[in-house]
Amino acid sequence: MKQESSSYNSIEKAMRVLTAFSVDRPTWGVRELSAHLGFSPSTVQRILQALKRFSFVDQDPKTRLYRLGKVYFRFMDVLQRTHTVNRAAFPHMKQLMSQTRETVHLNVIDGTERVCIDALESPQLLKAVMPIGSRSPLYAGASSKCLLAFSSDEFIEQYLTGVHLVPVTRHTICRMDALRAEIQEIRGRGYAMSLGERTPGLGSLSAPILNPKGIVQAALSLAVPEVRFKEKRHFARCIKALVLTAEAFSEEMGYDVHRA
Amino acid sequence: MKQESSSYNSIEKAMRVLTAFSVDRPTWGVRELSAHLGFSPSTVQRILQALKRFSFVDQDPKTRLYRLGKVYFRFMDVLQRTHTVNRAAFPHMKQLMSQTRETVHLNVIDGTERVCIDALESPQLLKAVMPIGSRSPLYAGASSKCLLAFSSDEFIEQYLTGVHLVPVTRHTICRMDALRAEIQEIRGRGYAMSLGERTPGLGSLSAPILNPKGIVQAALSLAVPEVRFKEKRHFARCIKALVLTAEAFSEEMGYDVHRA
DNA sequence: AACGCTGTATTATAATATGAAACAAGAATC
DNA sequence: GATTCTTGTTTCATATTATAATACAGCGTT
Repeated sequence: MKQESSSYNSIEKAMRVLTAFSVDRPTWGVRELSAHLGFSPSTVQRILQALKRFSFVDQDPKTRLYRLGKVYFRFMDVLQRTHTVNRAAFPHMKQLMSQTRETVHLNVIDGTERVCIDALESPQLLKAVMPIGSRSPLYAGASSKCLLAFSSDEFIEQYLTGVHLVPVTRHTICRMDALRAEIQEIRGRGYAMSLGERTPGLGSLSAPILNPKGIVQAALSLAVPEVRFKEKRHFARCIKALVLTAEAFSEEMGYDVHRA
Repeated sequence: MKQESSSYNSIEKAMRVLTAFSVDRPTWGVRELSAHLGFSPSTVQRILQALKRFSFVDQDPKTRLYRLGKVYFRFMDVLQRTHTVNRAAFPHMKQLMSQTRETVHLNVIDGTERVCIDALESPQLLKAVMPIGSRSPLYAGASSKCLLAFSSDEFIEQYLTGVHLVPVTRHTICRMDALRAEIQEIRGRGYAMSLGERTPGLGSLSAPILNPKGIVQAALSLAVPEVRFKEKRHFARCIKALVLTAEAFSEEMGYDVHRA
């Protein structure tokens, strides 16, 4: 017996309040937020005050408006120091960065999206940037497609039947048969590539980090400006370095490359 | 009429649950956490399930243990892209890093602690590390003392009357008169320094980023290994670069250096 | 000076959170 | 291999707690 999904308990309301703070809308007043979420102003007010007590939100003493607080830095510290993938990733990311001189980033699946959990920026004057926390749907971009392709078959099927392919740029794959074919190709090839599927002019290469069971844990990726992406020799060198690094990393996580 | 402080509403309980996840204790079972917090297992269970629905926590499908979830990456993205200090800080931090070749970090006050909100690591083989999210009490370390010294007089008084000075290392200032004198000295000098007050062998220099009213918004700091900290010429060069960068940064934030 | 807009405090009412106990499933022990 | 601890999870009557209308207080504009 489940409750109607339109009703939330107070904790869920608190979380809906928190997730309302976005890059596009980083500050809220009580009444605006109340209108936005459909909760009464009193409720929103009480929730915000509770959140403030634990510095999940800050309140500007002058404007009385609310914004995200400073606890998240602590959570990030905990995440980065305890998530096994993250801890182990750094030396590999660093090595890959010095070999390719391109921006290296690490991604995981969160729900139906790819999220960047760590990044090292290229030392070059022209470089791609991939902010920690940035997201994309699982069908757009090399990292996304890589994570999807090396997920379990059940996950892929479940995802593909539920997803609605909306183009992000004019190079985004938005035909289902094309996406299925792409997944097969990525699996066979061992890495994914994309050019401008999410950001025009931005090329990307991505290889999976596999756990002992061969299921993807993360995607190690390079973000490369189009000019350099199209240089054949640099492109080949990037792929080679990426694949070798990802394999070494997977082995470190307990995956046996030769048995697969 | 206020409630007894030992009782929490459900949102506060949820936040106490979240903040229980730390670097020392990154995973919890329901009953352990229940015992730790003094809430009943059912309550903790229900809270964790609600938090899980919004990916504030993840649950290991095998061990059934809980850990922090992936929302925090999103919050960090929002924070880093919307906090005005953070946005403006990057080019200055970068410049300071290339001038000194030492680890640069940016800190703010959270409650009675200093928290690191951004860092750029030194390119050298021997370097100090300052993880984003790391904390220290406001009396230990250059960044802490700098933030404290350039706070408002009311804040300083309130802090000093409430604080209990516990030594973090054997170089931590733990006499109240010494701390008061140090604050005055920092104010006169315009920057703070420390050696091994928080971490043995780690020296630090810190200058304030001031808002138009002359109140500290953040502290820009250098973390320097003791060997290099003791090299007079390098030390002098670091101080000069730090102070100039912090002043330029303050000016960019609207502070008038010459009127102060 | 009056209005409209904030965020905040109050309070009776209704919904929801609570914890004891039962359950299910896995690990450790004998 | 059976027993006995654990563990996470579900249930449910009870009482606490969240709720939304309302009132209030402060600010900026008209």
